[in-house]
This record gives sequence, C-alpha cells and structure tokens, in this order.
Amino acid sequence: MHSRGMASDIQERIKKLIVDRRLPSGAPLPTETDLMELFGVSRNSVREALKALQAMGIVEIRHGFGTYVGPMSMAPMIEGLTFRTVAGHYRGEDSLLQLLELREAVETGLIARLAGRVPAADLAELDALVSRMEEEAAGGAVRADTDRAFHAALYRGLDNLLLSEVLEAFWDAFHRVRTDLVEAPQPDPETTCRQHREILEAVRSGDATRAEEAVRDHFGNIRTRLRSARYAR
Amino acid sequence: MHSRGMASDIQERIKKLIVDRRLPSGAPLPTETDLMELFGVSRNSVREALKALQAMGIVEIRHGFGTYVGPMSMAPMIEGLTFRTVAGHYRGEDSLLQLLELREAVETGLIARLAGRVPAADLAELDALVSRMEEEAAGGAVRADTDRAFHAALYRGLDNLLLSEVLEAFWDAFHRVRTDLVEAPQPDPETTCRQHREILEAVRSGDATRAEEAVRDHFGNIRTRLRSARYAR
DNA sequence: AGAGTCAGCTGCTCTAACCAACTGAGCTAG
DNA sequence: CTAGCTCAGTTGGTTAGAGCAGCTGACTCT
Repeated sequence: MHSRGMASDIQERIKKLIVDRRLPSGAPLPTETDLMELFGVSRNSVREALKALQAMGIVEIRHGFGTYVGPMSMAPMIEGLTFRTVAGHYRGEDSLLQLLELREAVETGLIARLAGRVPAADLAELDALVSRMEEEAAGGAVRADTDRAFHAALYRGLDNLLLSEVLEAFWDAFHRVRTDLVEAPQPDPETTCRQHREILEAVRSGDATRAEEAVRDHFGNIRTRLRSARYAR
Repeated sequence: MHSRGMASDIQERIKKLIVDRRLPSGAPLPTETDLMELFGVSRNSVREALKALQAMGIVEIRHGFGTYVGPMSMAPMIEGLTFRTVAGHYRGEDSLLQLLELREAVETGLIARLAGRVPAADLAELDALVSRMEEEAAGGAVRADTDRAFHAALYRGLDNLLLSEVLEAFWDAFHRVRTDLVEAPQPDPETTCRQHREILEAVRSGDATRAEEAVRDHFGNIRTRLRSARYAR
C-alpha cells in the first residue's frame, strides 16, 4: 500500500486530484490545511509532497497566496540535465560534449524534415534574427539570446510544441553548463553569422542535404571550440 | 539572498556539496542530522530539500539506511512527461499524439544518420529481436519489452549514451500513457513484425531514404491505430 | 560455529507554535 | 469622491521536540 512511503503516496493523490478535476495550468489547489484534512495526514507530509511536485513543475507554490497547478514546462528537465552534466563534468566525464552531440544528432536529423517546409512568416523572422546577429557581431559578440531565438524559430515549423520545448530545453541546459564551466575561446562572430545564414538559405532553398551539411558545420564549429577549451575551476 | 526560500537554498547547497566533493552516483550523503547542523536549519527544511532533490533523481533516500547520490537517470523526465501527457489528455488535448509525433520526428531524423553504420554486433542483436518478435506474434501479440529493446538496440549505434537514454525515456512515457489511458485496437502482430524487419534491412543495406521511409511507415501504423482508439474512462 | 536477538543508527511522521508574504476590505487624507 | 495607506486575515515558511519504523551489525545464547 504505502510501499514507497506516505509522502510519495500523497504525491500520487494530489496528481490524481489534478487529473480527476481536470485542472488546467494555473488553477488553484486546496490549501495545505485543506489537504491535511482531505488526506488525513500531517501538514509536514503534505508539504514534503508539494515540494517534490514543485520540483517536477507539476505544482507552483506562492508564499502567502496559495498553491496552483504548475506550468508543466520542461524547466525541471533543464535543471536535471544541467546538474547531471555539471556533476559528470567534475568527475572527469565529457558530459558537456555528450550534451552537444545530443543536440547535434537531433537537430541534424530534424533539419532535413524541415527543408523547404518553413512557413514564410518564420523565414522572415529568421531573416531578421540573422540580421540582428550580424549587427551584434559588428559590435563584438553575438548575444546568446539571439542564437537561442534562431534555433527556436527554425524548428517552430515542425509544428510540434512538445518537440520545440524539448529542443529549447537542450539548448538551455547546454548553454547554462557552458557559461558556468568553460572558458572557451570566444567564437568568431562572423563565422557564426555565416553559418546561421547558410542554414537559413539552405532551408529556404529546400535542399535537404545542403541544410543538413550546414547544421553539421555549425555544430562542428562549436564542438571544435569546446574541445580546445580550458575548463574553469 | 534567500529569494526563493530556505528549502530552495538548501537544495542548491546540497547540490554544491555533491559537485565539490566529486561524489559519484551511489556515494553516501551526510545524515539529516548532519545536514541540519551543517546548514544551521531545522530538520524539516532539510527533509523538504531532500524530497525535492529525490524527485529530480539527484538524491536517493533509503529508509533506515541513509541518503545517497542518485542515479541521475532520465526517470524524473519520464515521470514529468507522463503526467504532463495524462493531464493534457484529460483536458481534451491530443497530448499523446503529440508525444508520438515527437518520437517520430526524432527517430526518423536519426535513422538516416544511422543507415549503413550499425555495428555488426548490434545488427545480430536486432536480428534476434525481430525473430523473437515473430515468435511472439505467432503466439498472439508482441511483448512491449521486445519493441522497446529493438528501438534501444537500434539507436545504440549512434554511440551516445545520453541520446539513448532520452529516446528510451520518450518510449517509456509514451508506452505508460498508452497502456494507462487508451483502449487502442490490438496492433496486427504481423504488420508490426514486417515493419521492424524492414527497418532493420533498410539500415543494414545502408539506404538512408529507404530506412527513413520504413520508420515513417512504422510510426504511421501506430498513429493510425491511436487515432481510431476509444479512450478509457 | 551458527542462528536469533537487540541496541543503535538511519529516515519517517506527527503535533504545536510562531514567522513571513500577500490580499483585500476599510480607513484616512487629499 | 477618490487615491493611497493601514491593518486584519489567510496562506505558505520555518522551527522545535517527540515518538515511530526500517535496517545493520555486534552480541548472545544454543
């Protein structure tokens, strides 16, 4: 019955409550006191269950206000991937490279599926993003946000929100670990711009092979810089 | 300082402790009492932090024995994806279909990268798995385990453990939701076998286009069955 | 020497009290 | 009459102490 303990039991019950009542993201949950009475357990146990659910993004707690159904985003996955990568890194594994290779494998795989099928609106946005990238490059370095936005806009054409979120999660985790740990040589802004421009044009032309090559080049560039990095700490 | 609260603060400190001491998976952590004294907080706060870390798979708690560094597997991601999908489903979203499309997009993207590059040992294992599948099909239905093993063995050739774990996580989440929620018509075992055989042969022959087509067919089959499903509850 | 027992660790749950953040109704000043 | 302030009430956050429950290993009895 309570084979995994009381707190774990309560987690399941709260999840069930959300499902049974068809509660959408942002809907209010019962107060801690209500949950105590509802499940017949102490406040402490309720709180431990809520903390665990909060860590999974299933629940959102606002001090002095109440508890709500969480956004169910990929944020916890980012946290987990980030920590896993950082911990692995400090134990001497090439975990950051592995994470980059994950992104490379998935994105090069998806780009062919996308060639020639990007909506005009997204193409326009990608044009604007590459332009902004070139402006920033002239000023010294490309902002990380811009790169993120490019990749996000690119795969938006696949028309799968879940997939987009997963890709963004991978990007976020990689970027967070990279900025935390690595003293990589500053990427050559011009090369970065040229490669993004090439990806865009390849996708626009509908040439799947060329697009795949372009993405592979882009990641190859990042990988080379990463390999030659001096690690912080 | 403690902008996100004490418990959140302690989570970070415990994570830092794991990183700083280079603790590998399975290494023992200080006891709750030790952590109380170490951080100067109450038992309760320590426990809430540990529960959250446990939910993320960073920590593993064994009653009466101690607390240990967790396996850092993708298990929490599976949990999160599963719940997200189930909750979305009950709110009338096509979340399960979306999850299947995520798998389809990623796997069809990766298969081209794999064609003609699967190690002989893996090909032999895949042969054995399809054979087992055919035996099971003769007995009525293909076991889910066998399908899982096939997909796992297939992408093992990409030689990226992280990628393999992510793909298996997607498989697990999909399968869990499917068996929980859906009364889908039993897949025709023979069709399933033939499609897996075709994927294997396409990959063996090194024909990337054919392999991609084979995977797309396979997922198309699953998708069709899913669309015609009667949902449980 | 082997099997059973128990002391001691460990984490688990409960109770009770007080602290801190936020909301909203009501009061006050303009 | 309205804009702004204040304060009471609600909700989550934290602490403290007590006892329960599961596991291990050494000790004891056969």
